[in-house]
Amino acid sequence: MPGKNNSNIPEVVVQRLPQYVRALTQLHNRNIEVVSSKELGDALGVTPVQIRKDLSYFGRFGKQGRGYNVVFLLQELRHVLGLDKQWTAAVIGIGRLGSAILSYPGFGQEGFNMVAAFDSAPLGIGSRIGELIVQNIDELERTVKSKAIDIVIIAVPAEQAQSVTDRVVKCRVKAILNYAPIKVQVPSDVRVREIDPVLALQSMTFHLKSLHD
Amino acid sequence: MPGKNNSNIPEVVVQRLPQYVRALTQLHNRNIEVVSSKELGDALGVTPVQIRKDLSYFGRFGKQGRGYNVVFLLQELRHVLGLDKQWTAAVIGIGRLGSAILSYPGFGQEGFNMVAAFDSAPLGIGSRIGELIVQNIDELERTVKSKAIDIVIIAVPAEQAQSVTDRVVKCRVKAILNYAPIKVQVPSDVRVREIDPVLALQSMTFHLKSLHD
DNA sequence: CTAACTTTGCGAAATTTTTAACAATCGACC
DNA sequence: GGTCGATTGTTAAAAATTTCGCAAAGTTAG
Repeated sequence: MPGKNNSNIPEVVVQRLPQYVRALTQLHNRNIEVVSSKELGDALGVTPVQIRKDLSYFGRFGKQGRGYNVVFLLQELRHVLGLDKQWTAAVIGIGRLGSAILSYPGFGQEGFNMVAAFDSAPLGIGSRIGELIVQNIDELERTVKSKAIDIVIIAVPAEQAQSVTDRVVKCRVKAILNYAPIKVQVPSDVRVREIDPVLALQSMTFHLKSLHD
Repeated sequence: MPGKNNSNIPEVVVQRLPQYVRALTQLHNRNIEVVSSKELGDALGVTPVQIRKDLSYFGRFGKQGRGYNVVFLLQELRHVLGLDKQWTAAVIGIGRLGSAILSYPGFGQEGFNMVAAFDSAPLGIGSRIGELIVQNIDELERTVKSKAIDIVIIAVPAEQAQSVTDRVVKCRVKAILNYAPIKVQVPSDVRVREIDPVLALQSMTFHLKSLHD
């Protein structure tokens, strides 16, 4: 059953794979050629079994008594995740947050290329951020098509997030990264990931509370 | 068993509570006084049973045939999560990201007060961001104590994240929000939440891939 | 070449999390 | 005050996820 074609892969597993890729990349940069599930697990704070089980959904990549060839496993996982392709992304909402996102080099380094920026405020439209000109949101539909945008990053205020999302969904975009502090509704074939530091903090205070006085 | 004192609450449940708080706050702002688990679930994209089950870990807050009083439930959940307290936070790493974090008004609005900022580069130290003066990282230990810092937000480059974390942990800080693209190791009594947009994107491309030719 | 040791991959067991089912209770209306 | 529809809270079942246990296979050392 190695190299299973597509789905009924648990979503939790898919969400752990990028971490494995990152850890393997670091090992590769340190010229480490072979790694065991034990070592990889230690680096990531997960159990070795977890890693072996996760990998087994996609194939057999290791050697008994030895471990995994770092370069090979990296290649395989990057392929599984589609990280061997280039992806196009657009940012909507070019305020402080949106500008920071556009300027962050980390996306491009990983193959996520920012190819368009949109805003609704006439003030910002036309201004340049890096190599992009901020476009009027009215041009969204046309540009998604012409630039074949795969992913949309939403950085508008909470009040506008749902309506912007609806427009994005209508353009047949299937992946949204949402920085707005609101849970947007989308059809089930559209993936959304939330970036929400306030929620993250709020789930920690539950534990801090009992600690504190 | 209503009003269970403390732990053996599943962590998944704790992480959903802040979302409920947010949705309830929105309902409150719209002057809605009562909400059913069905309605709340629809707003959040979770099932009504999920909500009722989650709430049942902490007490009995609803009325059969009617639903939940929004203000009351909000109050209770905010208390459960410790959101009725003020919390102090410090940011380490005042580059583009760190500055954006310090300037973001969303934290203060929710009771997370930024009370210190640290950097290691002599260039930035002493400069003012909002009402804070950027301090030398050497003053970390002293300041955590003197300002009773509850939460540390890490916004340094990946290479420095682990060593900064180690220092933070030594100061007995029990909650870390990590923006660095690396999984930091901490003792089990320290909570870490990762903010990692690249990982989020990378777990979506898995699904996009099979879609995309 | 053999023995001792290491580590994978996988089926099965254990645990955790979600979902279903339903009695109990509330509110409204007649 | 009795009936009807709505909705909670909880126990039980189902589903999902993690962990265990171990045979098979590779490595190292003598």
